[in-house]
Amino acid sequence: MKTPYQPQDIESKWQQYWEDNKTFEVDSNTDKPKFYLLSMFPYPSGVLHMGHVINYTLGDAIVRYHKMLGEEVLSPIGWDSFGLPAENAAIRLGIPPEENTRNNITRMRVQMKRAGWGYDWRRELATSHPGYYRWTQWLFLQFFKKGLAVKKQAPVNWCPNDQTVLANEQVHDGCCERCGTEVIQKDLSQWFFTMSTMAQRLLDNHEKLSQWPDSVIKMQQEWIGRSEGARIDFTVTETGDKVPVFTTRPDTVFGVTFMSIAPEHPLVEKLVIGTPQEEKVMAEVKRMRQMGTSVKELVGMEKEGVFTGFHITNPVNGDKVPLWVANFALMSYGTGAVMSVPAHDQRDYEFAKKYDLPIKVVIKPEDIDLDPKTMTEAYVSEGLQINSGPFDGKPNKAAMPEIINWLDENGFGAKTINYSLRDWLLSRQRYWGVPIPIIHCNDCGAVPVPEDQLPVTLPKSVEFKPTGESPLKQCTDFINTTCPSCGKPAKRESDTMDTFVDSSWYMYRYIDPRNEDAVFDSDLVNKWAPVDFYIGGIEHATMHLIYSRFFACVMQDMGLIKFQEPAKRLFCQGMVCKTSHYCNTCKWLHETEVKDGKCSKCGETVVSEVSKMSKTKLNTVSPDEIMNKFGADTMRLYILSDTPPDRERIWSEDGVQGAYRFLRRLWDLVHDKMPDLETTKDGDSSNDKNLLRVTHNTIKQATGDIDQNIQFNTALARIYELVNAIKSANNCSGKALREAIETVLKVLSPITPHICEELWSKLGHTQSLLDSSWPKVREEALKEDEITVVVQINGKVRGKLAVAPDISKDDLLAMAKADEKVAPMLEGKQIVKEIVVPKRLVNLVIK
RNA sequence: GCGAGAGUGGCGAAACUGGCAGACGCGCUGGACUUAGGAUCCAGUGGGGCAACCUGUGGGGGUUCAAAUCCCCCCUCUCGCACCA
Repeated sequence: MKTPYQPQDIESKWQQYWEDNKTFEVDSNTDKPKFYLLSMFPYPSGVLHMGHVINYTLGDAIVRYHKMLGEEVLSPIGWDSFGLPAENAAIRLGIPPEENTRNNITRMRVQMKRAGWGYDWRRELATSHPGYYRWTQWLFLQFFKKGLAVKKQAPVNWCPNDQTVLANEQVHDGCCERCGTEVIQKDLSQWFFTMSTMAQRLLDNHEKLSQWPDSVIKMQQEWIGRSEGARIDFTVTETGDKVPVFTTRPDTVFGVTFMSIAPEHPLVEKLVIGTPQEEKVMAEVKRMRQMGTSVKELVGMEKEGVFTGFHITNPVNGDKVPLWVANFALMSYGTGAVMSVPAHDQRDYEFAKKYDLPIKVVIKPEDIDLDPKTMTEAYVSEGLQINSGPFDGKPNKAAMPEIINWLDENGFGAKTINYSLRDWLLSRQRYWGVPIPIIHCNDCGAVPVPEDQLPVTLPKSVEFKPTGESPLKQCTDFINTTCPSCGKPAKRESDTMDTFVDSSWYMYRYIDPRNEDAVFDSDLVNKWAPVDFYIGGIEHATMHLIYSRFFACVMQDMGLIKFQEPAKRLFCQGMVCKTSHYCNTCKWLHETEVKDGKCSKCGETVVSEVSKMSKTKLNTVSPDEIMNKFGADTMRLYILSDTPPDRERIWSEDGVQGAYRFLRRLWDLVHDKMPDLETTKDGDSSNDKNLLRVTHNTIKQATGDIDQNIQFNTALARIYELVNAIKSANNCSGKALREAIETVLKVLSPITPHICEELWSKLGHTQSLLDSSWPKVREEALKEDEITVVVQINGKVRGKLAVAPDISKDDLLAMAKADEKVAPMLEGKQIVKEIVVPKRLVNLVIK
């Protein structure tokens, strides 16, 4: 009996069915081929947004497709639940982070189930759960034992608002990526993972990542920033202090006319203190260090510096050149000191011009001479060495390796490869994170907490006030302890870990989530990992996706895992955007507050633009609202239709409507056709053939689009074609009609599982669609009796021929020439060339 | 500045290895039906033209029988990085 399409009823019914039948629960010990799909886990903010919807719907569709291929599919979900928002909520609202997080997870779990995303919920994990962070601490201790976790004094990025240190990756445009406050520099003793030692390996391993997007690989390469060159050891003329520099242009070493060092360089204070120029230099240094590092400031920033009063001896020629503190020298790159060659480096050139420093040419173009007095910019192209001692007359490019060898032989320096990748600063002066399992003892130093005492549990009663120190520092019960080594009173480390540590290994814990004896069972992890298909946002390209690669390398070295890349295939989904409206007086407006391009509150003209959905821009759409109105299937269908999932998508209310109407039409269509399926009489054979050809073409195209291209928009286009074909199919056999309809339900089911399951069961099936198999293409069904071949004259289409697919070239040509539209155009002309592309076209070139 | 990607109807977009540009959908136009619905069905829909036909994939050149697709130059937009020595 036909009932109207009631998505909510159907959806809760099938969600219950999947739960009751443990459909998404995975047997780790299965013999079936395995497939591990992972969508990046969410931060439990308390409410799903459309970014989650695209991420998890895409993942779920691929999971369901692979289940239908007969694979054992692991699809877990969890919570990246440590982090600042929960702590900020505690400060603002007084809700303890743990409670807040728990409530948020509960709410979001309900939403996720409602969306029909199939997960093995038995494997759910939260990084803030002691059962999880115990092993984060354990891993930290392994890193510590291997010397990969070290504490060192370093200038760090400090957010004055969040009162915490930020990793370089968390600073955007000189501002905190979370709150937007301008970041300042501060010297602190901090824990680091020595990730920079892994730079080359991370770079080399990119070749294993052929199924990652090129853009991500490129970004990582740039981030790791390998450059080849030389270290050259200069000395302070007056004191003999060594000043090593890194340069990619050792061929210009004879042209050094001054040296620039970063304001933070330790040598500055060491040299200048107690000299007459101390006051002036230190004042300048202080000013330079306070200057922002934001893009805007840097671009327009004038090169500035101050002379230290000291000189530097160039080892290669004994030249004595002035030592300057310069704002363009970066402490964080190379050695913090730059050999400055104004003739051949534009920055050095500008600096030299400004402070009237000498310019010495050591590379000249072949045909002309360069005069420092008339040069208007640095000469950075290739040329011949001059004023370069033993290398005069040689082309600079060829001389480069010789110069490096010569530096090495004479003890002046050595070949060096420099990386921009820095060590990973993981200390955070905040409460809501994993406590670093270290005890500081006056006698024994930094002592690791013994493994049998893990986890070091976060205390619950703490005072949440941003003081610049971890709230844990105020918590004496937590802080005061005894040294595990000597037994004397000692203090616990009060900093917690960057949450990126938590997310660097979660993909393995899902495989063995409740193991209390080990971080995980290595055999199981080696069986299921690496992740076959990893889905997440491009914003993680240089953070999470480098950190977790680093972890995998270390864990492989430790023997925990046998591979060194966490994911075989990576897919980055696009952002969900929507038009936002801005009024100069009333600021951001809801769509409903805009009438005819004017603000309905003040009447002013509104500026509208498409931008990423965000709370501040008031252009978000709530998944709950969509599910209430139309159901989860409509939301899922809409989010995967129209736009390829890796591209930015612009939200359209009409598009959602369209998706809903399609499902309703499908519902009606299947019900209407049901009586016809029972007829045993033969239909018209050519009608059957046509319907089945469309059916199998849909299977062929849609399978490729889902499996390889991850293009649900085009897969859906083929499904729509098939639905249209079913709609207009008359006088077909019940068998053919059934095959066509069941194909629609199968191929559509990964996208809109609930309605498909319901219709599938109404067609008499007692098992879930997920227990049926993905349809296979019957090649003979694709064969066409007649195809259209285009006839062109001089490349323009002039006629069309309906022919048998296996027609001979000669016959085809003859038919083309005889075509009623073509023939008259050939009269009196000479055919110069005849091109026949079988099954496609005939092109006649005439004069 | 460096690196990457993109530019196709009113809109989201298709187009295999160079072979009928605009699949599929939204919107729109006209019609049908009606239990008047956020419905359904039929027809049309790149632009110009009554038409035959002409024209059309950011702009300009080129290769080719044939170019959205390949090559060169230019423009615009998006993203990432950025005083990297």
